[in-house]
Amino acid sequence: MKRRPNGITRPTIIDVADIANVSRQTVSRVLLDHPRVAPATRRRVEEAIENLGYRPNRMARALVTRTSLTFGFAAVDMQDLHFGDTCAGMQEEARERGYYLVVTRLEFEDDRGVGTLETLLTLGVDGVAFFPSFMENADIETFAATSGCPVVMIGRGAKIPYVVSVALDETAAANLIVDHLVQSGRRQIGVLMNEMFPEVVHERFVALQRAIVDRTGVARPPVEADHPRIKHGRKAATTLLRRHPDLDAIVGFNDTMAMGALLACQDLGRRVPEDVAIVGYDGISFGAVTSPPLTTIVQDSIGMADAAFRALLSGVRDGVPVEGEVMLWQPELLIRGSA
Amino acid sequence: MKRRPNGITRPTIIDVADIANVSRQTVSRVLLDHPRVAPATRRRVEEAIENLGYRPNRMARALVTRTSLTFGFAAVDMQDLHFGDTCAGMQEEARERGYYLVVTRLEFEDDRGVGTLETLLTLGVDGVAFFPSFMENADIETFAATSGCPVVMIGRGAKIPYVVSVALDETAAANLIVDHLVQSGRRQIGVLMNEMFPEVVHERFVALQRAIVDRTGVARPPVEADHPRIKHGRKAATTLLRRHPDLDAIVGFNDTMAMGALLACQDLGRRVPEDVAIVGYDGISFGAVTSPPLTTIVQDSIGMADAAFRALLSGVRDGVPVEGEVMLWQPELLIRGSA
DNA sequence: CTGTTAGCGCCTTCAC
DNA sequence: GTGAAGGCGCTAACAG
Repeated sequence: MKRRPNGITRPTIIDVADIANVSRQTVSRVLLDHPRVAPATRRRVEEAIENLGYRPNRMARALVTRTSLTFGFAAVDMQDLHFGDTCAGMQEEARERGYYLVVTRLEFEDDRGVGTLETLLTLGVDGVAFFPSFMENADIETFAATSGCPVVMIGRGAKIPYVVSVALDETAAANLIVDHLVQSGRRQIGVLMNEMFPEVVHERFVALQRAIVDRTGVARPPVEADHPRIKHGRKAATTLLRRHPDLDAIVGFNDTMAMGALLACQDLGRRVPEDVAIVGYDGISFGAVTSPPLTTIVQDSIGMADAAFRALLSGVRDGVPVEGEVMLWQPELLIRGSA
Repeated sequence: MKRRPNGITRPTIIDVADIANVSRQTVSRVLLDHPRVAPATRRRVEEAIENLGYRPNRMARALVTRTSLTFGFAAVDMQDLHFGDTCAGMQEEARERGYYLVVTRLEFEDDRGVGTLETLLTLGVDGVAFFPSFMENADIETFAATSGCPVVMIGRGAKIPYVVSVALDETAAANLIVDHLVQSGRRQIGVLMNEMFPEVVHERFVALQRAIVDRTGVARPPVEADHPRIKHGRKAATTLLRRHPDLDAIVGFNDTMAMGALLACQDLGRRVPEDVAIVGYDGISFGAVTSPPLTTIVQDSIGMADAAFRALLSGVRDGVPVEGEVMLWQPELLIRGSA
C-alpha cells in the first residue's frame, strides 16, 4: 500500500492480491470479468476489493492496453447552450456504453486550438470530438492526420481528411429563415455574426448572404460582427440599426445574439416584430421567455451528439475514412413571436 | 515507434532519444527543464521533438510522479449556467497555472454520485471540485476521507471532515430577498424548490422558510418542488398559484425556475410585478431579457471558482484540514423589474 | 483454473 | 553533463 504525497494511501492490485491470497493476475482477471476464474476465488477477490475500497487505476490500465475508454470533447464556450446540449448528449451516450467523456475548453492561445486537442491526446483519450469555432481547416487536418485516433468535428460542414464532420445544413437553414422573412414582407435584412477570424470561412454567413441576395435583390446585406453574447449582440444590433434605419429584419448568429438585438430594439423604440423581425439560431430554452419569444432555427443537438459519439466509436474500431466524411443535419424553423 | 490499434503511430521518448542520439533520460531532462543539460544537447533534443511532433504521455508521467497536474470537476448539469460559470472560471484558473481540468457530469445512478467522483480519481486527478446537489454529506465524507486528494465542495455550506466547502451565505441571501419583498408590501410568499431528495438538507429552503416565517408571520409558506428547468418551474408555479390564489410573491430556487414562474403568471393572467413579484437566484445573463427582467440573487461564480481552485492547489501541497472548512460568500440582490 | 514473465512510457536514483 | 537500472499499476502472452 503506497503512500500518496499527502500521506493518504490508496490500495493497488497487489494489496488485493495479498489479502485474497492470489496473484495479481487473478485479481486482474476478476476485474476484467475473465471467465476462467473459480467461483470461490472470484468471491474471495471481490471481498478483498470491497473491504479495501480498491479501484483500478485507469491510467496504468490504459498504458498497457492502449485504450482508455475515454473520449475527449472540446469547445470554446461551455456556457453556450448549443455546445452544452451537445456535450451533455455525448456524456449520456458515453455513460451508457461504458465510456468516459473528458471535457475541456478550446483555447485559441494554446497553439490556435491545436494545443488543446493535443493535450487531450496526451491525457490518453481514444478519440476527440470538438466544435472548431476559430480553428482553421489546415490545422484540423494536421492534427487529425497525426492524432492516431478518430476525430469528429461538430458544427462545420467542411470535408477534411481523417475527420468526420457532423454539421447543420447551413444553406437549408438560411433559406428557411429568409423565405419566412420575405413571406412576411421583409426586404431589408441585416445580419449579426460571430466575431470573425478572417482565416475562417463562415459557412453560416455565406449561406445567409446568398439567401438574402437571391431573395431580396439587396446586393450587400448589412452585417455586424461581435462576440456571441447578449450584451455584444445588443451593441452590434444597435450599430446596425443606427447605420441602416430602414432595416426591417435582423438575423442573429445564435439565439444569444438575437436576444441582444431584442434589447437593442427596445432601447431604440423599435417594436418587434412589427418594425423589426428577429430570428436566431439554436433553439435554446430561454428563447421561450423573452418578449416576444424568439423565432429560431432549431438544431437537433442530441441527435448530432449521438451521431458524433457513434462516429467516434466506429472510428476506434474501423478507423476514420481517409478522405473525410460530412454528415449534414436538417434544420427546423421554430416560429414564435419575434418574426 | 509503436503502432496504435488503428495503425497510426505516435512517437515516444525513445524515438526522440534515438534521433537526437542521447539516452531517454536526457530527453526527459530537457522535457522537465532540468538545468544540467549541455546547450548543444538540449538543442538537438528540442529539434528532434519538433521534427517528430512528439508530445509526452501524461498518463505514463503521472504513473511515476503520482501527480497529473489535473483536477476533476463534477456537477449534475453542465447546462445550468451557475455551474457553467463556475466551471469556466476554474478552467481559466487552471490554464493559467499549468493545470488541466477534467469535467464530467455527476450521475446519481453511479453509486449516488460517489462512483462519478471515484472514476475521476481513477483517471488520476490530483484533486476534485464538485457541486454536491443530491449527494449526501455522509457519502461525501467517506469519499473525501479515502480519496487521498483534496476535495472541494461548491454550493453547500456544510462542514464535512476533509472537505473544503465554498458556498453562498444562504441565510443572508434569504434575508435580502424577503426583506425586499416585505418592504414592497408582499405578505404571501411562495417558494419553488429544486426537486427534493429527502435525505438531503436543503439549506436554501430552510433559510428561505425561516426568513419568511420571521418577517411575515406566515407559519408554513407554500412550497412546490420540481426540476430546475423552465418548463418544470412553470408547472410548479402554476400549481402553487392555483392552490394559493392569494400569493403575491414567488421565490424560485434559481433563475431558470423563476422564469418558469414568469410564464405561469402570463398563463394565468397575473401581472408581474403588480400582482405577483418574482425573484430568482444566480444572476444569469438571460434574466436581463425576460419580460419583466428578473430580480435575482447574484452569486460571484468567478470568485467562488477562484477560491475553489486555490483550495485545491493548497490542498495538494499542505493537505486538506481534517475537520473541514467552510468559506461563505456574501450574496447581492440585483433588483430588476420582476420584484 | 492460476501463476510467471515482460513491458506500456516515463521519471527517479544512483552511478560514472 | 550523461547514462543505466528500477519501478509506477496494470494487463498480455505464455506457461503449467
